[in-house]
Amino acid sequence: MFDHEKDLIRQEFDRFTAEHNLENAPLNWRDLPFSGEWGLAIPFFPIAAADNKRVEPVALHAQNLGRAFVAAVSNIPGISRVEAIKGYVNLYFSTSHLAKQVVETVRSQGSDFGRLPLSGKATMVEYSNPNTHKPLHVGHLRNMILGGATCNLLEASGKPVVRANYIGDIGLHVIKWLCNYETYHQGEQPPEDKMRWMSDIYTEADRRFASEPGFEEKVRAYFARWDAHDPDLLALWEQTRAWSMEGMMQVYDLMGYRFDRIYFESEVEDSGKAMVAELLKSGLAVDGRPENPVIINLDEILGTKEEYRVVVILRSDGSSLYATKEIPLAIMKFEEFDLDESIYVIDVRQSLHMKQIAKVLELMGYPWATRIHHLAYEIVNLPGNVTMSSRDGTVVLLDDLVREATERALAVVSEKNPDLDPQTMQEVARTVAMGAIKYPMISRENTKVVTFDWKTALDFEGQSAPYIQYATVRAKSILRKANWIKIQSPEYDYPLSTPEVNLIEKISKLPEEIQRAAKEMKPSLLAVYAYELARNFNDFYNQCHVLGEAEKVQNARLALVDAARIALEDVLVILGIKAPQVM
RNA sequence: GCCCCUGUAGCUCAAUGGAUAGAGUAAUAGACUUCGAAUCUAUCGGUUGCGCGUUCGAGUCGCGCCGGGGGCACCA
Repeated sequence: MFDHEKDLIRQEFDRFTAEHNLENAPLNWRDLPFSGEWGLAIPFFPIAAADNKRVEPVALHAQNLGRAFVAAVSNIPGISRVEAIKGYVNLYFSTSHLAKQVVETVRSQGSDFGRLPLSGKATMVEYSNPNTHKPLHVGHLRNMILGGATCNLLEASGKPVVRANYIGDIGLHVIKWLCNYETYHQGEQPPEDKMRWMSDIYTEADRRFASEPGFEEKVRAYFARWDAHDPDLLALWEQTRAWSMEGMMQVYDLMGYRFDRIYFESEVEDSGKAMVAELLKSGLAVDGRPENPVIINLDEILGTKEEYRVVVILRSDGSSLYATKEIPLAIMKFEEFDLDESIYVIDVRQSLHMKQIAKVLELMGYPWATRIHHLAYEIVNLPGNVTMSSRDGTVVLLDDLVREATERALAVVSEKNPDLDPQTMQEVARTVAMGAIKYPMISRENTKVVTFDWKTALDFEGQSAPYIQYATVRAKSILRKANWIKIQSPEYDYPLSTPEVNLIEKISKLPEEIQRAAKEMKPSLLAVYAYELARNFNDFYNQCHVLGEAEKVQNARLALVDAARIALEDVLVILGIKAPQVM
């Protein structure tokens, strides 16, 4: 944002270091740590440490060099004051000039503020990855929100993104479902809420499989029919899979996620087996059948020890595994799209497997294998670090969570804002509930376990999405009330208060925050930023009146409110959280 | 045994190697005749698990311990 000012300062700095024979001294930028003060700071410690002529301690030398630098700088446009203190050189912005620049930039760019235009080759992000015929729970939610936000984030940073979803449409869970359906639900048609219906039948099948005598044998018989490509069973599978996909898409619509390319596990099963044959021919894989599976002994091939281990690519009975299908899928991705990078949003427990897959592809000679990246995230646990288990019935279903949160939000909305019409109230409740559910999933670092508890999930106060949404609603409320006033080009040459300065400073940071979060692939950085921005806005709101102030101040603050609103909405869009008009 | 992640306030979490480690929550006391109180203010709360090292400077980097979680041949 302040490249121009930085360039001018850099020129002064280069001149100074040349004079003092310190050409290689590093120039590092920091923010001023003082609230209500806006500008840049340069730590002089590394410069002092690099000075081999120094005879005094580094801290003292840094202070003295800083003082000399301050004395040497000429007037820099945009900088009102320069001082050396405790080894830092602090450069204070002339707020009237730069505040105007920030606010006008934001308002003219609108929803593009902070974004770079798309360029270069695409990145594929595979996320969500649910199974058909099965319920979605909060663990899936973390994947969805993290994956979705990562896509938005990369796009905002200027990278074209292909959103991919790899769906488990075959396997034991599907056979169990089909068996239960034909045995106990023959001919039933799904109601409006397909997801719920499919889930219920699955849960029932799972229960029968575990406890109902004879059911397991029945499922095994279904497996035999499946392997024999029984046309009736295949037809039923196709039909029920379609239902499941419809239900899935309803959920994605509700949650606000979309995909450019959907891969099915069934699509890559045959090519996976063909791939195994090739791997055997090339000598990479070792065939242990009939007693043992087909493996690739990566440690042996690479000469490593207990690092890559052994990857099993085909069962001893010839049936396929995760790895069997993952290999052709990766190839398909790079053949179909000209990808720069292929990102997999998968939980951390699959780290070794991902590492193995990438290594196998590298050994197969695919040059892009090194551009596969596993975006690992930790699982969602219950309080007390208890892992959710469907067997124990402790899994929190997405469906239940959404329903509970929406009800709770509706109760709050109808209390806070009873005059809203029922339909708006419903929409607001849903928007707030969605935000509240998503925020805790994304505000923690990817590598940290999220502890799910109902109290936090249903809490709409404090560090939460509703807090951020509320800030946008307040901003929009002011702008709505001022609707009849046209905002003129703002002038910030009156004495700005601390909250105003802090707010403008925070807004100006959005572009670099987006770049940093994208580079590190950590949407959580933006989630934290969004909260801080909202807090700065609420600070401003509480301490600075807008409407009814002197015309110039009112105009300037209206423009600032508008800029804050834009920045808040921009960052919420990236996080995958909607902002209501009222709440 | 080998590998990965993790340890910060009672609890949940922040903090591009940089100035006095910050929020939320809980507890207590306050602020609605005032652009929306889903908000705000104040108080309370810390040997950043322990030790050694690198560095002008370490919550952050390295090594070693300790505690927690996870992975390591036919689940995904």
